[in-house]
Amino acid sequence: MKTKQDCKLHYTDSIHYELEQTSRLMKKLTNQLFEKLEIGLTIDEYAALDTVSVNAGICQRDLAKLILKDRANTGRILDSLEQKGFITRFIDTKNNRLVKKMGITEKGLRELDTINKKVKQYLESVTKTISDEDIERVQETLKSFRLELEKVVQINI
Amino acid sequence: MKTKQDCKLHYTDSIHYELEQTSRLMKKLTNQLFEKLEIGLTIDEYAALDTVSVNAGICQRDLAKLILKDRANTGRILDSLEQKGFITRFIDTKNNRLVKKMGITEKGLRELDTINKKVKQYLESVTKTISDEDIERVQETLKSFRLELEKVVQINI
DNA sequence: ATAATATTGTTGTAAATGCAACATATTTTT
DNA sequence: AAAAATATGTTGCATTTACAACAATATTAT
Repeated sequence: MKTKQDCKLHYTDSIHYELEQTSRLMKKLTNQLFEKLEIGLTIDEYAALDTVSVNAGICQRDLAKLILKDRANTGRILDSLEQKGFITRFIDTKNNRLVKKMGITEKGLRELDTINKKVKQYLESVTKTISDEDIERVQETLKSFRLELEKVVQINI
Repeated sequence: MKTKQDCKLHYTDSIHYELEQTSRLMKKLTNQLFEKLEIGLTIDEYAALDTVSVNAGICQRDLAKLILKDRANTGRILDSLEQKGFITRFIDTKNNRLVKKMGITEKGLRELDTINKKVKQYLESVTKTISDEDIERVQETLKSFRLELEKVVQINI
């Protein structure tokens, strides 16, 4: 078993690994939730739709940067959302360049609202044993952590 | 843009999404680090090796539960680690059942030590702007968060 | 005792993901 | 003006991943 001294020497005791593990569980939970609630979107589609809803007129590459997926996959996610009628895409220009911008549709807004309501209470039940202050503090620290990461990680999107 | 009221209504403002995003960045960083430092293991292999090193004689399924991967992939990761000579596997029994147990080799220990040292300072530079207390608090809260998740998420390993 | 169930590991497969290459168009450099 | 570099989106491919099916064995139920 582990002794206290070598505790911090192990990767598996680092905050990095703890993050990875927690997020892995989190993704599993939302996956199961989406299946159980018979939501016709993947979690990635849901996150993308939510992001589009608060960033009307965003272009694909900028969206990719927000959702941290590469351009290829972002395009595929948007294909699916468009095909389901939740977003519309249109050609426009950004800095004199042709880009594909997008916006959420009425149908998409309704769907998003429905999912948000369905999912919210379930997800909140997970954090109900943790105080609001703790939640917020973690969210704060994670955000600064993320900002730090963004400085270091090379992102080619 | 967002107003303060609907802030908490969006999935992308939830701690769940924040976790997902931070972890995604984190994984990208470690990937880039492993490539840059020319480490001949994947991050998953590294995490598995580290886990084996503190759980000598563990069987595959139990390891799978610890690293949160399914049995199939756990087996494949171990194949690779064994082929590289970092672990040894041997048949044993657990509750009267034949299982494949494993342990880390001398070579594996040396490799793990090397990687730990190489990686540690790089990863610490990411959290250097965040106070130790914050880091620990986040790690604490993440752990209780994870325990809560483990109660809810159905894991079939 | 026999059948049903459970545990453990492996194999196969379909989906997701990331990365590189490409196509197109625009900007910058020479 | 021509060439090189950049921005944007798409296509193809190789890797990763999860899930289901299988094989072998042991336990439990009937």
